Amino acid sequence: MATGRTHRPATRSRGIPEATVARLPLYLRALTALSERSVPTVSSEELAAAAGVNSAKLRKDFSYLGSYGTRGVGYDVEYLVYQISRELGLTQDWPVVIVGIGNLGAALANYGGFASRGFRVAALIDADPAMAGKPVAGLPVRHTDELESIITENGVSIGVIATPAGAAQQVCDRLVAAGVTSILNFAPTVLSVPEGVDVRKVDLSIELQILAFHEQRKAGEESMPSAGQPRAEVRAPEGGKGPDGEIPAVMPA
Amino acid sequence: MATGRTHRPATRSRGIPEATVARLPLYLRALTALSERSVPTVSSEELAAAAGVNSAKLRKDFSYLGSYGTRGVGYDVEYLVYQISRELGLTQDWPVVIVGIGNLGAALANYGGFASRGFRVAALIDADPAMAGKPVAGLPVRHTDELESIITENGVSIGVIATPAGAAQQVCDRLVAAGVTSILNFAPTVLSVPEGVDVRKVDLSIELQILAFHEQRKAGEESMPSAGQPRAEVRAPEGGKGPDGEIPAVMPA
DNA sequence: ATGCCTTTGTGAACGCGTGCACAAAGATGG
DNA sequence: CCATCTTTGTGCACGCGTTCACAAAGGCAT
Repeated sequence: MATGRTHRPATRSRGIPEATVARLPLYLRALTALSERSVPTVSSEELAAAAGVNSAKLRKDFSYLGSYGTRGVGYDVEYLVYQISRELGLTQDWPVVIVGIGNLGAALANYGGFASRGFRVAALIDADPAMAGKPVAGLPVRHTDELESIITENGVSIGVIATPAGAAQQVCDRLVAAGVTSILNFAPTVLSVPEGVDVRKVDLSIELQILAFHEQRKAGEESMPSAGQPRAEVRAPEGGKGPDGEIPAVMPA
Repeated sequence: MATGRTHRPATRSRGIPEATVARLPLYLRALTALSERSVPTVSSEELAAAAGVNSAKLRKDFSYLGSYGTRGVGYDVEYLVYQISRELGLTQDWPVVIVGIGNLGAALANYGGFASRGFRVAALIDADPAMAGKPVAGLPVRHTDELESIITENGVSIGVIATPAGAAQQVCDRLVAAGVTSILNFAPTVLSVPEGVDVRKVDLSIELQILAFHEQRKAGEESMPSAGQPRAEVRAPEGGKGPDGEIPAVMPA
């Protein structure tokens, strides 16, 4: 096995579907906004609208957490904020390290969303010796040599990888070996990790390509009457990349 | 309707499942790497390993595009790169605007992944007059006033929002009104858009919270024999946010 | 040319997620 | 205390996505 291991055997966590878990932060954000406006209760319909989901889905999601609503009234905002926070594990502090303090890493370090709820940037780590000691977002950048000691001393279990793609797997391996069991990967690479380690990836170019696909579809559909394969003319790939700029298109049949 | 509209009626595009579309960029990346190493052909097994997916899934994904493989041999790397690129619409140039040139916006502008395949940063836009004209990633930052004209003059259909959450919906509305039909949202907000506009979001804090959930589960499970609700002690929420730091936990039954 | 071996392409089964629609539950007013 | 009205919680059905397993297809050696 070279790169990936995408089977998810035990992802389903104690009866809470993964899809629900992914929406809880959304609900929490909407609820926090309501809480700040001192709204006491909210119906599933209202909250669902605020979170951009179906109200039935929201109710079913909440049903996995327990019966926290009051029929005829709705949900107590403060109470629900607390319950979801607890379920997500945000009632405790999660020290996080960011590895790779380039443009993106620095932006992440400065991002307020980190410190806000339960997450604390324990250290910024970069391989460039010239970066060492320089303050970024109020923290001195540490050198990669210190990675293991930082992890163990701070009890870090969540690592953020913002390195170039080439360094990501190596950094990942070191993080895991040092005790990190959750990784948020911003590098455009598939990371290979042992069982028990969670990896989530954020990939700009993948998102853009998905958008481009739909964009192309929209553009192609509106100008075409009913043809099967409408695409006007397609440039053969010839850009910088390949050494031989020849056209590989050999449409078989 | 305040915020969201997440129903997806016509997402399924011309027979290609959305899940497949989301994986095509992954395959493309793996194939490009093979292409650079001048590997002529690749089997579904090898490619699947490189992309971190199941080989059966990969074959089924490719089957939606057509019969591009050769039984007993595998897939022609160059040919497949071309086919996937074409399907994703990467054979044409997509001008993109980035709105909100803060830390994150600047990082995105500097990100190489943009220019690489089919995407070209047409303009960087920020609301701060002090930013106007300042070069970021080799491009002068333009003021928000010019947003509409930039969109129309460059034929921009994809917009990236990297503004603070408070400005995101407003920026989104202006982008859409000016003709943008695909949006990549980095702001932590649910965007409301009219039908026909695609929105994809990248949300750091949501990803972290999902990781925290699983992390909490791992930690709770390994130290507990078989108890039902093991969580040791849970701090009541009392942090900075709310004006009244009172405990909303009133466990009902 | 023939048989073997490898690998694709896909039919079928299964499981997860979603949404409908409704009964149960509680609040509220008379 | 009872009727009514609102809103939750959920049983059920449906569709999408994943995976298995295998037949068909093609290359290759003899």
